[in-house]
Amino acid sequence: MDSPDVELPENVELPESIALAWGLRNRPSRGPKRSLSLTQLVAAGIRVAQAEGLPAVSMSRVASELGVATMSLYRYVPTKQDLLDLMIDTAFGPPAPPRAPGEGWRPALTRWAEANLAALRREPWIRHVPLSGPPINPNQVRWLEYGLAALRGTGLRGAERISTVMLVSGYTRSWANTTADLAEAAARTGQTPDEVGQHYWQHLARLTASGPYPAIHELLTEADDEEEDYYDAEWRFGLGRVLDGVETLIQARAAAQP
Amino acid sequence: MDSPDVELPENVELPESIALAWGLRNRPSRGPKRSLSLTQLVAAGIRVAQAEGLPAVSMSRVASELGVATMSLYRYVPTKQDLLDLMIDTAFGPPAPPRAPGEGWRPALTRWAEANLAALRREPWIRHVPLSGPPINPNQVRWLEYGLAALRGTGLRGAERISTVMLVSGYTRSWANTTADLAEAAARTGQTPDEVGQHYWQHLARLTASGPYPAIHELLTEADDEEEDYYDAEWRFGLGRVLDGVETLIQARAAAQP
DNA sequence: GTAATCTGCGTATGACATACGCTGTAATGC
DNA sequence: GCATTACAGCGTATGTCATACGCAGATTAC
Repeated sequence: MDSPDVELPENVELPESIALAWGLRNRPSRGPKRSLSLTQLVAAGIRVAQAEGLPAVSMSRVASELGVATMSLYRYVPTKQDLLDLMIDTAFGPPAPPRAPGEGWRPALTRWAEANLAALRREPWIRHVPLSGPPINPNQVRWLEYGLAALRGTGLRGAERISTVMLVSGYTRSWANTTADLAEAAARTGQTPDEVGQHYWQHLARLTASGPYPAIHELLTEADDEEEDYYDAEWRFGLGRVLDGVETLIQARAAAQP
Repeated sequence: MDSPDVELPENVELPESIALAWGLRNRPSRGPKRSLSLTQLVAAGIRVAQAEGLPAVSMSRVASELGVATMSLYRYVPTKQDLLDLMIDTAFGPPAPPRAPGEGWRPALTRWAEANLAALRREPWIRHVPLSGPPINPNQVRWLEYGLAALRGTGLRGAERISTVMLVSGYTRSWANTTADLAEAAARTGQTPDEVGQHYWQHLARLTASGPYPAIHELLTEADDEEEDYYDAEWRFGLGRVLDGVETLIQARAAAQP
């Protein structure tokens, strides 16, 4: 195994939030036994988020879900943001199966992206949580591992591989957010997502009617083909652009060394 | 001009937030004269955000900046979110000059993305504001126009053009957010951004030391070339992947019709 | 057995967005 | 010109929220 060759700081001090997420925080050895576990807190937070959306996830609401007093939660997590981070990591769950032997990098990375999208769609509240930084919690790291594994042997350098994974991940998140916002606006106004989209175009048409917006006007006059799977097509378009761009580089690398 | 051919609903009811942003809300004709303008409110909000970050932008803080009472602000904007939306649109400013005659789509879109990135870097507080939906406010629409204009004549369909613009925009925003978070973490902990990044890798190495993470281990063992412009290279890598992917499609389109 | 540490929780604090209503100002209609 | 209408500014108030603090009791270590 390579890791002994890594300049591995066994004594690296982990920030409390990370130690908490990985179960590395010191367990208390004195005092009364805890009535709850961190897992229960996280599960309760997720239940509230799923049922009532992220704005409902207050410390008091989660405590109520568990039948304890609000301030008890602070015995388990230092801040609410820590709880949210744990909720996200748990809600994401473990990643889809990694790239199989004989499976190309592109199908593997596509599967990875689609599983990522599925998780985000399953838990639309995730998009409202402020991001805490690069992937570091247990499931995040597992997802990162499998994303990187899809790119092994492609000739991409390490920095390029992680940039690629972050690029795909960023696109997936962006797309999931946009469609979730659309669905939420529809639910809030009693419309369908298509109707919400149509209203956007109508507003845009009205606002740009009298100004110098030739490219937008051209866009608005083009046939709006109402294909059934417009959203699926758009998802595939964007992912395809990203993966085509990666493929271009991989092929250029392969051609540069015969 | 094409717009008369658009099924243009002149009587489309604009939501109040949009009407406000475009100066289309009815002006009051009775009552005392206003002591402030909406522009002044927005400018005050931006000043506070720039000086103290987004968490400081409360209605009372902005009112204090203007020397008025908190509740006065609600005579000008219905909600705080409306003020934040206006602040973003104003802070973004007008877009960079559009694609010039003879300028290719790729250099034009690259310039567009880089101007977009510059705006986001100039105003790092923007990333913390919850997004309100697709581009609809005045400057947003101008940016959209110029992004679309860069892609005219490429053979991409309308839906593909706007998807491309959103793809580039999403990547730019994602990248700007990541680097801004890094810079902020550095400032908060008295480190350099490189030091913050190193700590992340150290944490990752520690946490994955004893688990099945071969792809991450491989990544950690690769030469970490400390090139001066690592961040610039990473930005260019990601944008290049996206634009290569777009270029692949444009060339395939051109080849499909001789 | 004593000291130390922890759990659960009640009380409290400061901050925040915004509802409500009062007084005074300015425009409109008759 | 006056009454009515609508608005501006702002003081007061409300409910919600994250979290600090401290108390009493439970549990462990020495």
